Amino acid sequence: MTESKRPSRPGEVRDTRALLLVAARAEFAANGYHGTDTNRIARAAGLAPATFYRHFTDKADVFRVVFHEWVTEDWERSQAVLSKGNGPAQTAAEIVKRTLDFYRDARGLRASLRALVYQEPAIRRAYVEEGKRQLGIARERRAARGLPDLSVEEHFVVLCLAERVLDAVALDEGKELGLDEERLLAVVERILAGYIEGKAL
Amino acid sequence: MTESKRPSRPGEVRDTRALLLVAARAEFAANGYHGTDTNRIARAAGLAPATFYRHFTDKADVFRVVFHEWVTEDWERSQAVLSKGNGPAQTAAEIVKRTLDFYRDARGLRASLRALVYQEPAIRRAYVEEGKRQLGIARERRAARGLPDLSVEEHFVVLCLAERVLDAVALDEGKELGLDEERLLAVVERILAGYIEGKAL
Amino acid sequence: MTESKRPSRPGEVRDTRALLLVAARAEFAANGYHGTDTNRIARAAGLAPATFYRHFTDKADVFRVVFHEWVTEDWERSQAVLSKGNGPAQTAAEIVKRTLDFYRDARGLRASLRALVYQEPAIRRAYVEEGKRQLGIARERRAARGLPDLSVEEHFVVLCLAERVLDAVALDEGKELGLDEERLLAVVERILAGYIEGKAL
Amino acid sequence: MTESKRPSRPGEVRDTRALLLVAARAEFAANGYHGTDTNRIARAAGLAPATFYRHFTDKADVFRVVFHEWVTEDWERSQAVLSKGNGPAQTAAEIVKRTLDFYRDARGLRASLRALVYQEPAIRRAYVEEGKRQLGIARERRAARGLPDLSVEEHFVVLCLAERVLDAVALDEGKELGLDEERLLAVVERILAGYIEGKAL
DNA sequence: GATGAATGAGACTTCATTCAT
DNA sequence: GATGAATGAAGTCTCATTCAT
Repeated sequence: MTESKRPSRPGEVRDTRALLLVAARAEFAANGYHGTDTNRIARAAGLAPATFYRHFTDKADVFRVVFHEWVTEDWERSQAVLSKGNGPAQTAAEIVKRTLDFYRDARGLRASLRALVYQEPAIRRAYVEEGKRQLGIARERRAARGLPDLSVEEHFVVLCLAERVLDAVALDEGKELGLDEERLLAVVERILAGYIEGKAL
Repeated sequence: MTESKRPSRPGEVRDTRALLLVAARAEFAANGYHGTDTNRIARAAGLAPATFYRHFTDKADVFRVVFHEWVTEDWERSQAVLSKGNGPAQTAAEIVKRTLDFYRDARGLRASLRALVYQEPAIRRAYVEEGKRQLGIARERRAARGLPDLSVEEHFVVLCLAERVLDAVALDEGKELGLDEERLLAVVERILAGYIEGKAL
Repeated sequence: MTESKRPSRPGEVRDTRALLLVAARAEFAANGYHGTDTNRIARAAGLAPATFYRHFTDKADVFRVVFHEWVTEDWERSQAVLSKGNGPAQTAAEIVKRTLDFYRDARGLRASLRALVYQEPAIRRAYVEEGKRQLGIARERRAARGLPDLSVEEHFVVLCLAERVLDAVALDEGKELGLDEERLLAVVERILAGYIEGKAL
Repeated sequence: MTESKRPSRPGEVRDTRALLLVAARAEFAANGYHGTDTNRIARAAGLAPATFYRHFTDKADVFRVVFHEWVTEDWERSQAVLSKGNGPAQTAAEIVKRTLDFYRDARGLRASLRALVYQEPAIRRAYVEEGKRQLGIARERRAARGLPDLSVEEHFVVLCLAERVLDAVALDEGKELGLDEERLLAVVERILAGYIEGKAL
């Protein structure tokens, strides 16, 4: 009778929520924030519209969570690559490759991000939090490796550059501008490798 | 000084369109694309809802035009600064300053851009066209000054970096991350100055 | 006896749809297709505008369904009269009378029909389907009674005649032309009686 | 200076009006009443929107005039055929053929007619007037030929039948129902021939 | 008489969200 | 906790019509 305290079988709530998150991520990735509606998310998860609102306060709320999860995974992968301890060039190449895949899988999400950060306070807060976390980790890692610290601003600029260029590639902007994707990525890799080695831009 | 609330005299077409564009730019700048509606734009211009549709096919259409005008002005100002022939550092500083002002004045527009490029084919086309134009001009200018040409990809990366960081500053992202704005801009200025001198990243 | 103004209980779906159909039929009957708007239909049914769109894809869609139901009822009544097995004259008279009532109750619907068949593909399809069904039934019935079959074309012409004249009477066209309604109907009855007996026109 | 009293050259007004009527007829014929807008008519006539309203009080007004002209032409052609004094069968065949062409050229107009008669009082009046005129002429002609008069109601029914079936053929209803067009027209011709000879239905 | 830019009223439709079950 | 029918507020866009020139 120990289960009687939990309204339904253990894990159920989590499951429902997880279903919704998976569905939401897919929808956002494909159609962007404004191209997605909550009923659609629910239906894609095999649930009723109202169920959505049992787990998230509103549409911005799921986006926030999806974004958080997504960014965390992204970051963790990069960290994992860094931890392998390969040389800067190889590490950079690997990170670029993985990150690009990640961005490609989440085009709509990436594309919507800036607009939401601008207009949804809740998302803005989450976004800023994420950014702080990343900058913090980056600096710690650097310190741990005994590299001379760059100014936070320099860290930030490198991250911005990588983010922006990878977005451009993932959303085919580069291609449509007639740029060579390989070369574009090569530039990013080079800069990232330098960064990993401890050099500023 | 006529304040007719009735139809209009011939020759006012351009004025009306201009009024709408001014209003649209202000609305987009303040509320972003999704925070703005066409009736609102019309009203802000002192016109009736239907009047909007005499001048633009739809909301995406005005955005496209506003964006085009905005980007052109932005670019022209930078070109003007470059043409003054000051030293790289000073030129870079000036461009950064002016561009930042420009971005600040158009926050909502900038914030909406990526999402629209992703979802509105017409805007995507305009955006790509703009990009091509800019890259072309940048390279010509370089050639004219007898500098060794960088690969287009390198040009692009520098522009991306500047764009992304200035967006971050204009939208106060930097500030909220606890970054020092001066330093951030200094990094961008340094890179830009190098670029003007002909150096790659 | 519940008068909830809030959402609904399960099982009420059919009811809501039925409410909308009843309201739509009344509105179309009174104001014709172009004189009716979907919000009006919803309000007349005591529902919100959006509710309409949960049950029908658009205005043409309700019209299609209303028309289908209406035509089915009409046809069923005539079949019922035919099945009573009275003499041709009496049967024809009864059918004319009932059909006229039916047409009168649906003036706006009848009046809109042709224009919609011309311009709304979905309605055209429904209309043609209805027509095929009717012609089919008419011929079967004839065959069942051992009458020599007329060509489909002759069937069709008789139906056209009845339809057109009854429309004229129902919409008071006859009256305004100074025709005697009784006599007009008498002509139709005579032709119909002949048709029932198996004679061609 | 004799021209100074007339605002513009003689015949101009008529011409403008005529241009509008031609354009309107074409538009109505192609797109039906509700598929046509007055600005479009004006533009098709090479004129400005407001010019339309100098010549017609409103959209229903042009339709009325277009309908009147159209119906008059139609009727005159039939009268001309009748006046040739050929045998009933040939005459009927010729009338059917010509009328069908006429209906085909004016599909949208025919399709819109009933709905407008129902909803636009001005058009209703014109329509009824037309009908009276036709019935009157038909009876006169009969009297002139020494035929025994049918009741007006019978006249009317014959006209209704022909009208309805020719509409069905002109709008391809017959074809979509799988009917044989030739046969359909043959039925109408037969009835019309009988009518010309003086027989009732 | 012709113009044509402008209009206001309103139709159609969508979507985030709620609430009784 | 899940449901799903229902909602109301709103946004996009259209069209017959007007009026100063």
